[in-house]
Amino acid sequence: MGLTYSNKEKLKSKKLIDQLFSEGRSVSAYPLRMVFLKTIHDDTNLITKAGVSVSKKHFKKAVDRNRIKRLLREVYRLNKSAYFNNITTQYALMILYIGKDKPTYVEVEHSMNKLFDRFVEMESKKNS
RNA sequence: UAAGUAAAUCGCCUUAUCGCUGUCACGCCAUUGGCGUGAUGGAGGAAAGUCCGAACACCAUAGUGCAGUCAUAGUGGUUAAUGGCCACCAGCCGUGAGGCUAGGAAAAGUGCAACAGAAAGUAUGUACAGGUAAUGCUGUAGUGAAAUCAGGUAAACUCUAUGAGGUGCAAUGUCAUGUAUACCAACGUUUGAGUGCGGCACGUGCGAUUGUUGGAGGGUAGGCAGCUAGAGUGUAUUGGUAACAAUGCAUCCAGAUAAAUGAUAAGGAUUUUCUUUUUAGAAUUCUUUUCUAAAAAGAAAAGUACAGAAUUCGGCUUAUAGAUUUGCUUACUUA
Repeated sequence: MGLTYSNKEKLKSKKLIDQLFSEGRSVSAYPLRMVFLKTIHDDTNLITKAGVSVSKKHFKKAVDRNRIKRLLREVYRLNKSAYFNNITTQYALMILYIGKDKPTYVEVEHSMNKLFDRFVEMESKKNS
């Protein structure tokens, strides 16, 4: 798993997203919140399929939403290998930005690391 | 030089590393297709609001008249079209350059009108004068923009003229996994309900039900088309006061779909502030010092707006840090 985030790794299926929100569990580290669900992808090499989302309620301008989503994607791309390379189960993820202010790159990176720490902890506990 | 006014243009840049997405070429795996490598494209002047006008698509629709609803409203031109744009006229505002205009009709009717005034539409009081059989019957004074004489107002109803089907690319077309299955065919199964032949039984045919296969329908997930070469862009010439048009040459310039066009680092540009130096002017009794303006150098921090394509065009409206250019006006200075 490299530093890529190509089309395949994006969560695109409407069905899967609906399922994720209705059945998935969540973990949060303000201003981020992640909904996740164990699934089986068609491609066995793939570990995760991930999407990002920003509330239209808090950010009315499309420019702001785009900016935040790009940051989230970028941080996910650069940091995911550290956490998900050791995992064999397949997941569908959706990362939500629930804050109300525009973040910087460093802030997002910091809180996403925190988020993933909690996620890994939660899952290892459950498995053991 | 300052202030103003009109119009036009630009609206951060470069490099490195790591990524996203379209297209093309090659290679590999290979059924559609997938992967890799390389090359090359990848947000705006408003992409925004969705306010007008079109293209395109589907639905509706015999023709005509009347009524209603909505829109438009000087004249001429321009355009695919418009309620846009251009020119001119008129009115109003401004010293001026210029700006603004919802600029058809008040003798079809209805309504409305501050203050003043007796009275503003159901009119008619006072004083004086005139007049009559009698009466506000007549005149003057007084109020007001306007007094039995009418006027103003149609971003009040109204009238006149002209125009107008509806819904929007989540339109629409097409391929179709899976699931359930109206229907048809073949084969098989069964307590075989029911039923034809027959007086009855046997027998035999049809056959509810159920299973398999095939056909056909339906159209969900999803894919493809629509989907970007167009009333295109740049430039030159010609015609026209102009909007705009014609012709020649050159050119291809985003197509995503939980939605690409980014992130990080370094450097630069620009604006603001401060310091120093120089020059000019002013204040002060002189050196000094202080203030103002300009230029150069340095430093520091802060700022670099508004804002993100979603079928495509032509407009309008609104938002916008900062920068540039041109025409003109007014004031001042110098010659």
